[in-house]
Amino acid sequence: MKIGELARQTGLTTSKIRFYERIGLLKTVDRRSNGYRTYPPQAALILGLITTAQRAGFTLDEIRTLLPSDLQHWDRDALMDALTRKIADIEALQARLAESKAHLLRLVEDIQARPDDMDCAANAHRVLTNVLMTPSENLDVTPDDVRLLDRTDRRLSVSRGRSKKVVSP
Amino acid sequence: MKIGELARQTGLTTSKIRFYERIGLLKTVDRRSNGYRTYPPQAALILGLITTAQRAGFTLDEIRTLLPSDLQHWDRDALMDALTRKIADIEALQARLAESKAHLLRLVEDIQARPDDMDCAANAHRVLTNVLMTPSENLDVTPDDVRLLDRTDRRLSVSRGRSKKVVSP
DNA sequence: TCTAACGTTAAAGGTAACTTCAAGGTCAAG
DNA sequence: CTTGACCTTGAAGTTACCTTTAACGTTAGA
Repeated sequence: MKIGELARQTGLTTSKIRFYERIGLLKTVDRRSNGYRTYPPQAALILGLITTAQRAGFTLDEIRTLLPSDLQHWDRDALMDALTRKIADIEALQARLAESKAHLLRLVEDIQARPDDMDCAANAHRVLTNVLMTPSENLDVTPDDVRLLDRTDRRLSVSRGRSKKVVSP
Repeated sequence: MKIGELARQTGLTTSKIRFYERIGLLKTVDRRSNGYRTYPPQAALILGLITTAQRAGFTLDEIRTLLPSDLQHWDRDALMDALTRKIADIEALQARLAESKAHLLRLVEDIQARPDDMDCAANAHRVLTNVLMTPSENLDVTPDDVRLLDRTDRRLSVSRGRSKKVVSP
């Protein structure tokens, strides 16, 4: 199948598919005599795997090292290892998010709970002091959380562009 | 106080402080006759606020629009609005992470639960089919989740560099 | 035969939040 | 008067994941 067909099947853009090939992520591709790429049906499967893995928080780099050339022969140990680590990353992230959320909720309450006899400036000072009281000792999260975040991000941002820049025509 | 002193007080790098000034985030800065920046003690407070807000998932852009020039006079409505939205973002993200985690856990189990009489290739096929069965209809997360992710990310990645590139000396 | 749709490439652009670099100027101490 | 610590600037580099652009070749159908 040609690249357009593969794009239709997988819902990816042709540019993305070519990009994956360029970075060595998608190797099941041949060329016809005219230079056109041609893919086996399996390619759609592989692209599906890539997208799924990405959604689970893997970087394309991680995916590349994990994806075997032959879908029948995975490196089970490496795979399990990566999966386990990724789960731990998610858990750390969940903890961090819970903290952030709690912090924000506290802040909201704090702002609303202004004593009736206090003016805005004084209230601002009070809230401000409370906000900055947070010892910030709780930021020690592993960089793997970061990877996960990074990954999850881009993929979604494509889905709906609210901050699209308008280029002058 | 000079920039180095401010950097020491806040734990930020001087480049970061200059950067914040460049993008219009930190305006409380004057110049001495020699061109050196000079800051009021309040600057440390503002930088503290910026870092805190960033940790809570706000982009520098968001922070800029929310930060008043006078710390005594906040736009309470805009602030509450932003806080509420950010909390919602976090909740959406938590849901997504929970899903991702569940997905990964299912996968791990699935890999390990290979029937004794099944060979690796067949197992691979079985697992693969299961993985790709996920309808992927559950990706509809708002782009705000994305922002949050993006923000949370960078900040952390600075904290510990595991993938630091070694530059030839 | 023309046209529209499809394919090709390399290179550059975009995002967010910075850092790094080159090429200096300033200042206090010894 | 030199050394070293500190300050300045604008521009370019970094990361991950793509998209866009320009300039061009191929093919199927009317």
